[in-house]
Amino acid sequence: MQPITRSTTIRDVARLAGVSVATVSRVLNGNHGVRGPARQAVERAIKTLNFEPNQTARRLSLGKTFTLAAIAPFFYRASSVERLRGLESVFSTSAYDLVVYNVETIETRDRYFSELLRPDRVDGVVVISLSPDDAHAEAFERSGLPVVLVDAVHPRLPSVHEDSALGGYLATRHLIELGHRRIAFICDELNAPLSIIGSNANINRLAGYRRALSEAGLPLDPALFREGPHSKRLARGLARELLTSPNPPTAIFAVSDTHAMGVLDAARDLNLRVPGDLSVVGYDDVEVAEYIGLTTINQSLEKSGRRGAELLLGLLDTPVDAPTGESVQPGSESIEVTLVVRGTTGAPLQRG
Amino acid sequence: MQPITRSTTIRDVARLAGVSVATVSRVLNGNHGVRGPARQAVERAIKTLNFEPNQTARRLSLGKTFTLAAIAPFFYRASSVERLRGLESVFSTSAYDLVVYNVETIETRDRYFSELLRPDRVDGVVVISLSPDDAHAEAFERSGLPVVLVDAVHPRLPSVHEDSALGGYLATRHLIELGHRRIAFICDELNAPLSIIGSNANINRLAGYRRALSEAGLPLDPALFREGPHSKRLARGLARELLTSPNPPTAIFAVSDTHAMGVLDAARDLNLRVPGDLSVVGYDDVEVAEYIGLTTINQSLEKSGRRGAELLLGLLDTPVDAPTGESVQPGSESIEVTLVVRGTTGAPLQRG
DNA sequence: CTGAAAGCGCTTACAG
DNA sequence: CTGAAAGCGCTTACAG
Repeated sequence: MQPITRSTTIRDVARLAGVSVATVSRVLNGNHGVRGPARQAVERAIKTLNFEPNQTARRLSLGKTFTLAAIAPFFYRASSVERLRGLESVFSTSAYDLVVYNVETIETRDRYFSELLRPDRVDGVVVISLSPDDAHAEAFERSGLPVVLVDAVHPRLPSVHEDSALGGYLATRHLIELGHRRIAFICDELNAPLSIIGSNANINRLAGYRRALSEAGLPLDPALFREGPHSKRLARGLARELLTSPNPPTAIFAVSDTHAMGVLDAARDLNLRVPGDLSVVGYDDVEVAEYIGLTTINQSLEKSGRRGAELLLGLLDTPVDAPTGESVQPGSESIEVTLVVRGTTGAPLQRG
Repeated sequence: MQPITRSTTIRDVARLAGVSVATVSRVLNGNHGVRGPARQAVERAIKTLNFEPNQTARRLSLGKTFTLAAIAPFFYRASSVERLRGLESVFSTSAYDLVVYNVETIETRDRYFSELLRPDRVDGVVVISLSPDDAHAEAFERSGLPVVLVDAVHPRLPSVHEDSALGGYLATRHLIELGHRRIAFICDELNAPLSIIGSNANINRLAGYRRALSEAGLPLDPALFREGPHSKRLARGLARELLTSPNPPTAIFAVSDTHAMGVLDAARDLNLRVPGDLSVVGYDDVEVAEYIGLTTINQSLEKSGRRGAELLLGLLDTPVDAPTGESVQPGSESIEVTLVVRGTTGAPLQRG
């Protein structure tokens, strides 16, 4: 039986260099007060032993975890993954590890929220596309754990979010300008328990939709409104309802590209040509959107992740009890939204 | 200035329960040797203090990290993300945290490989769609760090992989059965430095392609072979070359859905109808594939992630120096591949 | 500038 | 069954 090879520790280095572990620790941590000779001896010893300090031990004595969490509905929101990419690109250049927590239900969301609040779990978290309620937000605040929201907002928490009302407005106005008069709106469930998971983007996009309508003097027809889970399959059903109703819309604005793909499925089912018989606008500009030629609202997914990560890193550098006494609360940031016109929108063939 | 609230420790619990910290630790760790009264006192104290042991301290004294790594080219391989989903679903039910390392270049791959080898970084790693060379494999073995490969193989390492030769064969035979005679093959770069990142799946799929061809008595035409990076845009260029050549193929088998989407783009550019003028088969059955109706080879992406995770968990439970003296090397596992026929393949309109 | 020592919060032989 | 103590591998006041 081979003895398990014990990894080399700071003591080994100290012994070889003929100094105390304190000195080794100092050069390790870039402490400038270590004299030339000692420093060189240590550096040489580190090199010959190929020494790397034990992270866990550092964590314990420093009281930091050197890990950051990303918590998001990664697998049922295509957009989360693209935002994660942004996060990763900035964290990978930092000293922090990134651990991911995938949320599928309210229960997992709540479990992760409270787990992460424990003081020794992570040094910071970015929450993606999940809106903390007031209790959560307060708990985050009290814990002192740096948190930034991406694609969600809360008055007490820093965030990176798009101007969803503007997005909703741009999408709807585009359709109006093309000549559409009956424009349906499909979004996530506004009041179902699961909606807690979503951000409040839906409501804002709806607001934008209404504003565009009212600016154009168009009525708001409740028959043209549908809500349902973030699922292509279910959106397809909703669209089918809309399109087979007595007075169907000539255009549908969907609150996500996923919903929009369901709408396109429904159109195909019913042999409707897009955009001839039906125009559709999505939201997010997920990677696939370009491929399938979907007109949509772009909100710089990857960039929002990047900015969220940068904000968090900023928070980590500014201790709450800063010397000035004022903890610099980093403002929330807004991400630009733009309309991307592709092939799924056009003038209606038969005027309503 | 508020004092930072120190979190409650095992000492607080011990004090409140009127026992030693050793006893608290024992009940925490499910040690059965703790008597009724003591145990109850401790449990009550834990509850009233809402105590949760400090992970970092546990790690240090146990010499485990309780974290597992997933290392993969997440962002340039759509399939990685789906495999990650499988991983996540099993790890989230375990005691381990999952940290992700995204690889974009050979340099980052090598850096992560050697970082993770450090004894105190993680307890295990699953490597997705990256083929370790012999030096890496040996280093992994020597380190004693449990590693499992997903979508890659190495004789010295356990893995979960599909039978790529079979996949290549099935795809090609399908096209032959439809009546195609000139079938092109597009794959990742076989010899470029970056190909080290890819798995050897390409070569096997090529072998399957050749076998199907030779079985049918069809010649292997080098003019119908193209290789290029895992990129839709670049695959589009390769397909264009093929399709504008003097004697173009009537079908293209692409080694990934990403490549296949590039082929579809090229067909669109050239006003070729699919499948009338050109049939195309992809590989992977990524989520989008269903949406765009791509005929492809399914290889249970999520399941392969799940199995990889399960294998790793198994390795963690069987210590290398097992009492029996024989370390049970878990075999590698093969994932089923199936042909999924959708809308991009059909009989060629004009017989070659 | 540098060392001896205490401490971070756990776990676990070792005694009793 | 339970406690006192040592130990995991670092960091950092505190002396000198």
